[in-house]
Amino acid sequence: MKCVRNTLKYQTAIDYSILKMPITRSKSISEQVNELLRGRILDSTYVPGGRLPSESELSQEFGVSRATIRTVLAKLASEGLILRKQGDGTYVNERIDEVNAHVGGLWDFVRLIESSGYQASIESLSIEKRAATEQETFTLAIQPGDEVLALKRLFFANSNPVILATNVLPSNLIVKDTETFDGRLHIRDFLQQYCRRRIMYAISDVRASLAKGEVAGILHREPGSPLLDIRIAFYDRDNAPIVCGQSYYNDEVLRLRLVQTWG
Amino acid sequence: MKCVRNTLKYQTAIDYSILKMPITRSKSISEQVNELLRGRILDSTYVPGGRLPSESELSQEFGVSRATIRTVLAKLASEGLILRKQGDGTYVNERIDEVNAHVGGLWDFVRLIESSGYQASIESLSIEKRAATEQETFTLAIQPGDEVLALKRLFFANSNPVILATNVLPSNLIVKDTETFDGRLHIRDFLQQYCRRRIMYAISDVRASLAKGEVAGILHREPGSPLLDIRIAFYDRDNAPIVCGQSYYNDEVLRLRLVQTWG
DNA sequence: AAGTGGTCTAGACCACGAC
DNA sequence: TCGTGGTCTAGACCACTTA
Repeated sequence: MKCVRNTLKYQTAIDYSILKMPITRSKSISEQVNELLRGRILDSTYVPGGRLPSESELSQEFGVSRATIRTVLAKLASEGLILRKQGDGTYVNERIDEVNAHVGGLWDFVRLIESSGYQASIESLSIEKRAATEQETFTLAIQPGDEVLALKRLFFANSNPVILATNVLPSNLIVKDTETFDGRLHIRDFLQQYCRRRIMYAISDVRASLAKGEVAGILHREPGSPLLDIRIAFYDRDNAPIVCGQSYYNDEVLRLRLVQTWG
Repeated sequence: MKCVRNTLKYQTAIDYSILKMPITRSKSISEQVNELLRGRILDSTYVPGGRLPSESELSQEFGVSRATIRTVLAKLASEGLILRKQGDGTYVNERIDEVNAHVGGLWDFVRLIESSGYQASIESLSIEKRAATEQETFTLAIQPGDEVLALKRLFFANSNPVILATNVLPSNLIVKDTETFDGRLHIRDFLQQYCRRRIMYAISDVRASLAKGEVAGILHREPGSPLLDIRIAFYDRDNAPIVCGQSYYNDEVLRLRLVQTWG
């Protein structure tokens, strides 16, 4: 058994000064163990359907306590990547491809598209500052007439347009120039970088709707055909709404799939 | 501080012989602490938006270790009931009422309806044994012609029909007479009681569809109006598919609101 | 009977935020 | 600075499955 603890313990954050991101944290031991194990699962070092080493073996290999190993395995199990059987062992879920597309949440569209086997690309349709709509003043808890920044983006799966997403946030939250921002960024990371806000949770409203007019055209659907309509609101640590979004999701091409675990 | 540990420690399972459920387990300490804290949150003993006692205070009050308290609080946080702020404290999420399910958790339609503020009731439309369809032989990994049991149920919210759910499982899995089964049972519990199988996880596909014919009539929707179409497959500890289901969800009346947390 | 994962403890130290 | 939650440890014992 090789003890790799020295390489694990409180890895120094690299690029701290270069990236000028004061919130860069060094990776915790469990994060590193998580990435290692996740990597071995995804690249079939641990073969699908096969058994992982026991908790004690893993804790010895990595030189960490069994409790640390357990927190990592618990997370992987909650994502459906592994199955844990008391009295038996821990197994790699052989349905890994169905499951992997949806770890880390539903709303990371790039990841969702790519792990569904498509090439993902994004087209920024518009970035505009305008007065908030009535609906937006309500969900964002701002005043009528307050200025908001609206990002309208179109996601492609192998050059098929699949998701039309609009995100709206109050202009006054932006503390860093957005001229050069990366359109592929997840909203969560966008907020961290340009607004210095950390998102704690989101509430989504999933609905069925009918494609019509402009939206139908953009997503290449017949008017009147069904589309998923997902409204989302993100909240920060003070439970204040930061961003609201609306996405039309062409589920004819891209499946919206959820893995549910419990216990 | 009152130490209630004696009442918590390994509570004896009641009704063991009466219910004839051999798999009845005594509740673990953390399950009991979970129910206590969840109860205090839901009945506003801990007021919405207010702060909970600190971890050390809670561990003293219940006479359990801080680690135990932390596993419980982590679960409540993952469901969006509480917000945890490092360096500050733990707060009751004042937006609990807006949510009826969480990403990664099981969707219990009865609880979903009730937590949306409606009275839930269930009508069993049909229970029949028949040959499996082609689709079913595929998802359940059985042979063409194998017999399946199909349960068709209609869920009401305040006497409005909102969900039409069909669940299908291979007949040969049933090891106990189903004559007297309780139609309100969640499929998970049904399987535990009548098939002696424990479900480990489920994969759901959420799609938008159009109401048509019989379904439109049952759910009181105009033909051609949008409906959510949720397909689900349940897997047991051996990763074998046990049940597949299909639900039409009238999201005009009952919203599907999901909370998603990061940590 | 042996080995696995599941639960729980007591205690140490770190990171962060409010004061 | 102090108290909060966040991370990690070492070790005990329980519950379950398999051989």
